[in-house]
Amino acid sequence: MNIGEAAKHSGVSAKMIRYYEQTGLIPSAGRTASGYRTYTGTDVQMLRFIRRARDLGFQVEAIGELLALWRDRGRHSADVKQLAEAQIAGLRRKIVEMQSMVATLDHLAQGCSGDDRPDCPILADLEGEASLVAPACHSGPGFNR
Amino acid sequence: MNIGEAAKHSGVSAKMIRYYEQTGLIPSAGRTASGYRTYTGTDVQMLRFIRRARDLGFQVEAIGELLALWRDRGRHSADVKQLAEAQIAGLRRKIVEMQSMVATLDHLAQGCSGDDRPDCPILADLEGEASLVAPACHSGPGFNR
DNA sequence: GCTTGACCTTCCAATGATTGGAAGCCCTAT
DNA sequence: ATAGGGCTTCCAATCATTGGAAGGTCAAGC
Repeated sequence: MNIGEAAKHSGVSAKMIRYYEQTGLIPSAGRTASGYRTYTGTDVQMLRFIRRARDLGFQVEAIGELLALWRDRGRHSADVKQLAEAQIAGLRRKIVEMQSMVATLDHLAQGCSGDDRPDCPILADLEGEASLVAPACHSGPGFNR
Repeated sequence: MNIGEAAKHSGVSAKMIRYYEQTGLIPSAGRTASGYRTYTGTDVQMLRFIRRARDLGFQVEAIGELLALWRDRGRHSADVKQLAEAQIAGLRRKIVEMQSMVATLDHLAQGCSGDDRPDCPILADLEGEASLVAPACHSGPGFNR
């Protein structure tokens, strides 16, 4: 099987297969006499493994560790679980961060009339208004500009 | 005020300030006779605007649009609101995606004994097991070791 | 006045994962 | 034999950011 077919069956683009080989994530593929890369069913299984891990948000470095454990028959499932839980923790951290962004933006957007008037709490906040919950405006800082 | 001070007051690194100038996000700063960039209070305010937008996850391109609206006294708040809501929608999409990853991983990790045995549903799933919800296992995995 | 250290300048490179393209070779079918 | 598609390598771009090298400048102390 050549690289195009391997790509089709694994869901990993030919470009990425070459890249993974180049960076050492996967071993060098076999070659035909004319230099074409060849792949076996096992290779495709490995590529699918990579794709699934990638779909779960694992970085390539972590995928390398997962692949090593996958190949290691004497592995401890604790090591796999630890990688998975680190991944979960990382994702949860990002989710919380984004949720906070959404909360702020949503609050600001709801305060925005969204019509043809220029006044907008979103811009006011970005500009550096002291609080998110616009306090009853103290006669203004005086300088407009 | 030179670039280091502007960086300190705005929370945007000097490197990034130069980068933003180079890419046209911000106008070219003034220069002293010897070539040092100089910044005014207004410049710092703009940099803080950028930093806040960045903290809300806006991409630089969107920040450029926000800056343009900020500067446009005749803007329609609807345009600002639209940018904010596109950002909210994008964030929500990513959050949902990540939550789905967490759900899958969490389910798999909970099924993993996490001890010194090699059997691991996480690897089994990555390998391409048919289902995520391990079906009542045919006579059980049986082998301990 | 001169040295020192902290700051500034530009330019180049790397990150991480992926995509795009160009130039050229190979395979297969007509 | 020729056309087309697929393969090869290499180089470049993405996005936002950081790092470093080489060299000029400023302010302070001696």
